[in-house]
Amino acid sequence: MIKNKAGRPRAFDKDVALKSAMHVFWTKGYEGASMRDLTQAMGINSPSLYAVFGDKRKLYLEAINCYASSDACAPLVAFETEPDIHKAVRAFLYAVVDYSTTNESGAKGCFLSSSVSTSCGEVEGADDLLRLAINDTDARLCRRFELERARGELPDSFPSMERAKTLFDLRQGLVFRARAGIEQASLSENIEFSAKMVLAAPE
Amino acid sequence: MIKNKAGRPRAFDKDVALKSAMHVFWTKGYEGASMRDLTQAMGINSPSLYAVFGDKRKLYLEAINCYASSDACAPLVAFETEPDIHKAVRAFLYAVVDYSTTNESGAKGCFLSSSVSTSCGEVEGADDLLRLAINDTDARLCRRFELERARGELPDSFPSMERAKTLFDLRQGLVFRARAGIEQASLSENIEFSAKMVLAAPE
DNA sequence: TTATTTTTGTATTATTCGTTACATATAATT
DNA sequence: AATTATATGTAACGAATAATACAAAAATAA
Repeated sequence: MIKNKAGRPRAFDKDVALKSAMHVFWTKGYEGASMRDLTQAMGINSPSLYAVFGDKRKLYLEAINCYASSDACAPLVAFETEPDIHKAVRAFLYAVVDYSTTNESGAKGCFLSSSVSTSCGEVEGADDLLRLAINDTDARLCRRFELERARGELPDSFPSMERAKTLFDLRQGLVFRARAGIEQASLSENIEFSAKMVLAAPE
Repeated sequence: MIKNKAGRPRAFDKDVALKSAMHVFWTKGYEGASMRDLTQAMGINSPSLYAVFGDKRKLYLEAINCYASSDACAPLVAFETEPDIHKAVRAFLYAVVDYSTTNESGAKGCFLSSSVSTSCGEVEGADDLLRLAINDTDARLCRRFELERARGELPDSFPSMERAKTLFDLRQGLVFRARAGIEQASLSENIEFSAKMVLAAPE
């Protein structure tokens, strides 16, 4: 049974509701998502929402954290678990294309790119979470490159952090195109080349 | 003197007002920008706005076109005018960093990335303009690569469209980071490597 | 100047926004 | 079963939203 922080039962699952809210924000943006949109998607009434999440802004910040540790995380997990580094880079990019074009909720692109980045100057605290997500992703990508360098799979001169950022930047192009409605097949065309480029030995 | 379409004088310059509106949308997004924000920044009253632009949505669509043919265009112009292709790629990326971090209005990032991409599912017509802008940019980058290939500056096997898209995708990474508040110096660090990578001969 | 047409400014429209009282319903504890 | 504490649902709050009606002002044409 679902419990609240006092150990009492609650009629709805906070995490499930949060995920629903996240998809509304993802699709409509912070300002575009009305409380009515949110409560409707979450299947609760506004007093319950305010009791559990505080207000719209706090709900939004929680949604950002939720996204960063689930959807946005999936490509990273693919990247980290695939043993072969060349395949891992490709897996990362394919996973990005996948979740930015086919989402259960119909949301396209990336929540961070198309919703949070719009609001990050207006919603207090959003910019910090955004930078945190960016730096975390850079760092996780870099860590794997460093590991492969240590294992001898990548040359000693391999600039791990630069390539990590490059890989992340290429990701941004993909999610942006996905948001604009460009179809999955078209997005996937360039991935093989991108992957090769990211791993190319420095001249 | 400024004239309207009937040849009569008008108290404000439509293009100047449109540019002001564009910066408001850029900063606050479509939903986040209130008519009060807009009229205030444009220096006009709402009846004038509605008389000249129709409504908020039409003003927004005009703002997108305005952006596509000015701010977003500047890096392309730099790319097309620099004679040396290696310098041209670098000039493109540096110009992107420049306009996405230092803007007269204080707007960060890219209007298309951080405002239009959010609204493109909600504001009718925005997604078409967004795809148009993407395809146009891809095409213009590609055209230059093709030109250099014909001139012998790039190998015959150079995949112009793929690299054009790659360059554009790298751009997206830069403007996203800029929007998140990452400073110019940090963004510029990776440009030399990115430029080299885009122009590297295919293996 | 006078008459006519267009633009501007004030003020207001109905609607929707985020948020919250308050009363009912539900579940755990005594 | 009675009590207590929490969650829910209805309904409403003031404020802000996009969009207009209407009258004053400005500018051209006669």
